[in-house]
Formats: sequence, structure tokens, C-alpha cells
Amino acid sequence: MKIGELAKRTGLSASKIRFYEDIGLLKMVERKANGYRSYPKEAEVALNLIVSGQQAGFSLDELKALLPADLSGWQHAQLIDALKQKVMDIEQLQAKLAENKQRLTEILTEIDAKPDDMDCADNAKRVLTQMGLKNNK
Amino acid sequence: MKIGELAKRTGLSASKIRFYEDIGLLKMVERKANGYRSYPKEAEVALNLIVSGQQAGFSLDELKALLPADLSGWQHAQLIDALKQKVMDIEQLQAKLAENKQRLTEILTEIDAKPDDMDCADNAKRVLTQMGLKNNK
DNA sequence: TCTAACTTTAAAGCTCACTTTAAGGTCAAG
DNA sequence: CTTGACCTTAAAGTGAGCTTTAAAGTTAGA
Repeated sequence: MKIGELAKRTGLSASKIRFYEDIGLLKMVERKANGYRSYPKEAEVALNLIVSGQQAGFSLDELKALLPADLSGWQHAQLIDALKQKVMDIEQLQAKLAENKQRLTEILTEIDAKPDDMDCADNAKRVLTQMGLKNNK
Repeated sequence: MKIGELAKRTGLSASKIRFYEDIGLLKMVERKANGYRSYPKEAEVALNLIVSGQQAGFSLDELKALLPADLSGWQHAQLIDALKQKVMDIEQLQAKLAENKQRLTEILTEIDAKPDDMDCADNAKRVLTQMGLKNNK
């Protein structure tokens, strides 16, 4: 498979694919007699994995360390640990956001119950202070 | 509050706080007679919001569009709108995080589903092929 | 055979999110 | 009144993650 086809299949630009090779992230490539790159079909899978990893918050360097040149030489335990750590990071952030959301929803209900007798600035301060405390945890 | 104290309180560097001001992200700042920056305590809250938003994948430009310039200047109706907006923002963050988490969890599930009689190389190929198919959609 | 659409390279350029540098001004303690 | 820890600025530098450029070679189709 030439680079153009791989680019179309993965939705990535050819320059990006060459860049990943330059930095040693995508090693699954050979050269034809004419100098053109030639990719095995696993390259498509590898690139999809790279894109997924990036979307999940891995840097290219992290992915380079996690994904070996040879897919079968995969560091199983290491990869699982890294994935689990990322999931935990996300769960922590989700918990924080859920608390903030709950706080805001409660306060919205409170404000709806109170007419114009309370000072707006005080209300704002109270709301934001509570959010700040949650974020500081 | 001077910039050094705000930096300590938020755990951010002073240069980062100045940078956020430069790009128009943190507008809650005044100047003392000596030229020193002076922050209201709400600035700490605002910075915590910025950090949270960034952790959830928002760019500084997105946050700039999302966060109000002056927290204490909110009026009653505006406050309610802003809070409701913030809840929606949080829901957006949650959706983004859930997507990332889902991606990772799928990968972990695939690895866990490994049959005992399958060796590492085959398993790696199977998992990665599966991911490739999912990502192609 | 021509030509349009590929492919190659190295190097430079770009955006984002900052940090560092340099050269100075302010302030509280001793 | 000096010392050192703060604060100020503009401008340059950094690193990640690319894209663009330029100048060339290759190939598939009419």
C-alpha cells in the first residue's frame, strides 16, 4: 500500500504519516525499488491506534514508548497499566465535574426560590467560591 | 492579592498567570499605585476553572469564549443564564471525557477477553484489528 | 508520448501554550 | 541604607505536533 492510499484509509494526511515515521512512531514501512514507501495493512491499524491514543490523552512520546515497532512485541502488562492509569485520571476529572455540576444545579434551584431580595454579587461570590473549593481538591 | 500569592494559592506560575492576562483570558485584575497587579479572590476561582477546563480538553481560546470577563459583574438574570450555561459546559466536558474513557475501556475489555490458548502476538493483532475497525467508523 | 497525479527529500514555517531573559522598579526587615 | 525577595516589561526561546515549500523523480492513463 502506498502512502496516498494509507492516508485515504486512515483519514490522516500523508505528511502526518511521514512525520510519524520521522519521529520513530510508525516503523511498519518498507521501500519499493523506486523509493516509494510501502505499507503493510497493519499500518492502518497502527495509525488508528495512534489516533485513539492521542484522543485519550497520550502524547506521541508516550505512544512511542507503549507501541513497539512490531505489533506482536507488545509490552502487555505495561500497556494495561498505562491504560488503567488514564482511565483513573479521567474518572477523577469526571467526579470533580459531577460535583461541580451538582453544586450548580442545587444553587440554581436555590436562586429560583429566592426573588430579588438577595444581593447579586454575594450570590455570585457564593456560587463561585463553592466551585473553587471543589476544584481545589 | 499580589501575583505571588495567587500563584501559590493556585499552584500556577506567575508567568502563566501573566500570560493568561496577556491573551485576554484572565481579566479580573487591577493595578496598585506602584504598578503591581492586584487580584480579587475570585481570580483564584477563575484560574481553577481554567485549569479544569484545560484538563478536560478545552483550548485557551475556547475557555476565553466560555468564561465571563467579570465574575462579580453578573446580574441576577445573567447569573442564572451563566450558571445554566456552566452546567451545559460541564455536560459537554463530561461527554468528552466519557468518550475518551469509553475508548480506553473498550481496549481494556478486548485485552481481558483474551482466550487462554492464544499467544501474545495473536492477541495483539486481534485487539488492534478490532480497534482499527471501530476507529474506521 | 504527454501529462496529471502521484511520490521523494530536507528544511523552514506554523500554532499553541507557555517559560526564560534582561533590565529594571518596589518594599520590608535588619 | 542596604539586602534580598518580591514585582514590572518586552521580547526571545522552547517543545509538541504538525504543515508547507521547493525541487526533484515516478507512474498511470488518454
